Amino acid sequence: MDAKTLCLGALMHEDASGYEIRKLFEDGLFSAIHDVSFGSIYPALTVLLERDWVTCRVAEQNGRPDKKIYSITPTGREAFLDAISAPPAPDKMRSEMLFILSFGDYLPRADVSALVDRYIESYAAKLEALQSCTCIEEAPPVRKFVNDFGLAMYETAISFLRRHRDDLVLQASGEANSNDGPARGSNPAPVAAAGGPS
Amino acid sequence: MDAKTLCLGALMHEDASGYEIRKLFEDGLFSAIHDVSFGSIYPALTVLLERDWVTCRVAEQNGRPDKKIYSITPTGREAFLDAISAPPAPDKMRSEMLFILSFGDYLPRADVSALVDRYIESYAAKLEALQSCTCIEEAPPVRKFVNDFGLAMYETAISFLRRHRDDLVLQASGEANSNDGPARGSNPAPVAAAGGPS
DNA sequence: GGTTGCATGTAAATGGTTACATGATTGT
DNA sequence: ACAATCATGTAACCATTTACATGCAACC
Repeated sequence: MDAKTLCLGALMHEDASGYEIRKLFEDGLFSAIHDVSFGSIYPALTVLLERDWVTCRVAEQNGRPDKKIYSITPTGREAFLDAISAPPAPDKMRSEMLFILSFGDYLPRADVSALVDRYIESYAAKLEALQSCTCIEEAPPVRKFVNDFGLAMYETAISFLRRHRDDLVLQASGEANSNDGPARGSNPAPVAAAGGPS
Repeated sequence: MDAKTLCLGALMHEDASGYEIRKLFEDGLFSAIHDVSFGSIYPALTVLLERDWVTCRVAEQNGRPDKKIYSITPTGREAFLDAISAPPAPDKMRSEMLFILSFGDYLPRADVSALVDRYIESYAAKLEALQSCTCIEEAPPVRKFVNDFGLAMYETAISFLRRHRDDLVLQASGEANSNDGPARGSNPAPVAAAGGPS
């Protein structure tokens, strides 16, 4: 999903400024779904304005910088619904965590241990944020579904990591200096030490 | 994770050609982790070669095109381990599926139904591919961990979708032409029809 | 004869992140 | 005083996807 579609989606839900759209994906309704940065939101909104998919009015605020509040137009709604109706590509899983941990047998035990803990923490934080997000009660039930899906995924991730934490640490290299090779002892030398395998 | 690091990771596991690296992420050991395309693999390998992080030999094959087999060097290993030891950013969840389905109340029932089914199918296909992948048995146990994590996540996703499928379809718009507005009846008018909310 | 698999690569289009620039206000 | 929140925007950099180009072999 590109930033334009993401913005339109946010504006389907309610009028918002660029800043508020980001908050929706950071803390709010869409926090289980995606991340977007300012650097992609603001240019996206400019393009949407040129295409007449959104309109913009400026709201002056006292004590705060002015706000540009965007609203989606009927044409914008059409475009958005077309975009999400297009035949979807299968959802891709992309996890940096998995990639890193899958080389745990080359990292010192302390590193793996810290890594796992940090990942558990970050998932738990996300989970808590999702649970304590009051915004869902006001939203239509479909949005709650999405939130619950996020909850289920984070819970699975956390419980998996907790269950396998000790295993993972045991398989780590056990050396303070990680650059020499994979774990000895518990592993059958996955790759030759330095000269190139076979 | 950029393509260079991904390639190095693959080469930590075994010597491989660009083509084979892609297969590792498509079907093989890393299929639960990430996708990479040829367009990013080949340039990445060129850069790695310039940096002396990998070496390359050409293998002639009869009946098949020549192969360029890459091996990671000691310097490459160091660089790789440095890269994955860097303090990790919290794993981001990014799901196009969730985003699309969260607007199910604007889509016709048949579309939502088909959408959910297709997603279930695609997850199930991934799951089966992971289960039937024999490559894990030969790999060190940490790699099995990653695979199991993938399995757990896909299972959660599938069972969640199955459990909530009917709910989701019920909340859909129910109209053949989706462009008019959100579902009537079951939903309390999430957004005003066209003029802009509040 | 057409498709699939093996095999490498390039180029164009796209699009995103990061960092910078600016500036007021509120809380510590 | 200093950090954080609110608020918008630009530009440089980086990277990726997609499509194109090529070619042989095996299978249906």
